[in-house]
Amino acid sequence: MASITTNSIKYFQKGLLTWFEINGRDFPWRKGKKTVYQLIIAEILLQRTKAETAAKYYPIFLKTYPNWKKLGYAKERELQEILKPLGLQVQRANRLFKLSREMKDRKGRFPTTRNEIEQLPIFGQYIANAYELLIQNKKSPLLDVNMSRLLERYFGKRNMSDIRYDPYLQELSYQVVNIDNPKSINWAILDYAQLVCKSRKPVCHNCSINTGCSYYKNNV
DNA sequence: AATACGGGGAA
DNA sequence: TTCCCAGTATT
Repeated sequence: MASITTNSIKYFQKGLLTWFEINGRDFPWRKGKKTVYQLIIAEILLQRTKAETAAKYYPIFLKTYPNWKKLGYAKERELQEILKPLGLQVQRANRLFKLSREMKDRKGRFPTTRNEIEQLPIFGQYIANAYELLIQNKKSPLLDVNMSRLLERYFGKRNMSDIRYDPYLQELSYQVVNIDNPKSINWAILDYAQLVCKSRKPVCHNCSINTGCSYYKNNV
């Protein structure tokens, strides 16, 4: 198992950022100036959904529902329909509908504290982190299945089954994204996990940081 | 801690 | 056909 030291984390970050400059992916929610609404919708579409699939339906969703006001007019059934190709449409539409109601009551203004944000419908730990990172510019991790896999392969496995309650992954993820440009390192990690450190057949021979990776040392 | 939700796309 | 996906809420 790779020891987790300041130096090993710096090496990990440097390797990923270098790779990211050349190989980083390009998604509609990453480029240009986005409204808070547009960023939140992207994160909702991305839940348990491949980024490419979400990217495909993102423009359609935004064209139909461009802002909180328009979303506020949508019926739950209509949201189900537009979310159908993404899957999880019944639950997702229900929660998004609740959020639209909540935002109507709040006149489009989000709360500012972490605790209040996490109380919003469809806002779990992941989206709350995304909100902090993308909108409040905090050094918060997009700790999803991708980042978890990469961190676990490189630094060692978690203890708990659920990412959100595993203290090891929680602390490690915050350490890893604690740099001046937290968006870059977050996106670098997600892209690397998707393209190189893949869930099924990780491309270890093309991995530029494999010498520090505990999975590589033990398996290849 | 386990489970339901889910269609699309790749292997 | 199977596996996996920028999770969340309920039990």
